[in-house]
Amino acid sequence: MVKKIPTRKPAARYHHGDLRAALVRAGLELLRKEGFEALSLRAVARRAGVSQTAPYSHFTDKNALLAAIAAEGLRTLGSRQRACAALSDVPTEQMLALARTDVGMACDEPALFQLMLGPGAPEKYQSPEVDEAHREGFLHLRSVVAAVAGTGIDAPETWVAMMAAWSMVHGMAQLLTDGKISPAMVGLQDRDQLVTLIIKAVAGPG
Amino acid sequence: MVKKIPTRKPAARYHHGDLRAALVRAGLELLRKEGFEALSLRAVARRAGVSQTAPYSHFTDKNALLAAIAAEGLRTLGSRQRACAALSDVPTEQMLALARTDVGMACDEPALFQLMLGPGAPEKYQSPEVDEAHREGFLHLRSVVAAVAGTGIDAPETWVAMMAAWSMVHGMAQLLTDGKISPAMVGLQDRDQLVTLIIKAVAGPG
DNA sequence: TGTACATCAGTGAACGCGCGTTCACTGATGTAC
DNA sequence: TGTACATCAGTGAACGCGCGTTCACTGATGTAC
Repeated sequence: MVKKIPTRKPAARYHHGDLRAALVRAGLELLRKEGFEALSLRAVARRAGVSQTAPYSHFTDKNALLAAIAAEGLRTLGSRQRACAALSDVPTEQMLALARTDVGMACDEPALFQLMLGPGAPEKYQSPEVDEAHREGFLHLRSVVAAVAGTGIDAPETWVAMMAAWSMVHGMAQLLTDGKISPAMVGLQDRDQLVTLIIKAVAGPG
Repeated sequence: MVKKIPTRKPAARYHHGDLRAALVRAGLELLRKEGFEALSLRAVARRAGVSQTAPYSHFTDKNALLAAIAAEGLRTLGSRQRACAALSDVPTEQMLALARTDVGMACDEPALFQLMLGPGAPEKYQSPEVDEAHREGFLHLRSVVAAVAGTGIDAPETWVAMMAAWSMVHGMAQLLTDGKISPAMVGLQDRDQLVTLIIKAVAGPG
């Protein structure tokens, strides 16, 4: 009787419907709640409410699952970054917004950041999805940096400035996450204020 | 007969002599040769040529051993940093040397850097040794930054500049290690050249 | 519209592995007499 | 100088654990007739 209704309330079905997406979601939750080291294939399956071998129907192995999770995170980050461009017409403002967004997400989701961009991330957890997401972020940053520096998109100065900006943001994210630097050290309340202050201190004259 | 000679050629003795130091050394080697994830208590003992429970005579648990390894690495880094001050009387030169040293060591020993300063390092692997080494590095960087900026040692500007410098260096180290940025991207051969170029690009005017 | 069947998503038991840690022990060393 | 003994660094077997992965399977689904 109830079974006749085809798409309502799946409840506990044998076939999940979209287990792949559910596993990725479970992985993201696990990172958020338990941290990077808790991200095992079995734990993800458990959290998705599915047997520990079910992921093998959707991913060839553990690394493929982690790559999919990383890719999802990178896509989220990318869309937030793109939203920064819409906030202002002034390149330096866009740059600041970009930095705040990156640092903010790194601080709010340190384990996800570790998976996406942490040490060793590039070799493991590789996939076309991940590569594409990385490439997009890279190009976006480069275009904003070029606009700020007023240099050609492919000029050496742009590359150097991009590396500088990227290093800066990456470093701030890491140090803030680990509590090695904090807004309180200079009497500020807010993370965004500190990011803004640091960037302005560096880019102030230029 | 040979046993009468008390201090020569220990060879395979029951008592090691200085197992604690040997374990720390083995850990550093393991990091260098096998990477961060290979750094288990058992692997360290194996490499030191000793039973897997022998470390418990010198360390209360695995984390204590890792903390000792991290502390040793931090001490090495610290002494290299201090050597930078002797290279030049010009603060900006000292600052550059400091950056090159940090980035250089991070690139040459990425796994050790991950242990010392990587994500989550502060909470785990804690010890008075580690704290002391951290504090020294912190103070040293601050004094160099203050000299460069020409500000008081405890002025807010100095703090902000220090955070900026630290973030920059930390970020460069990470991105270079992971190959996300490289000297080749701007046609350079050498890591030190890139570090110098990036820092000068940022600090050029100031 | 009803039925047979191929497909393949998900199951559950089992594998071997390396790990951190415990335990009772052994044997080299240094010290007290 | 020689001997008895306490100390404690290092041993080796064993524990329980969670892991990634394999395997033969089961059962829901959609399609061909």
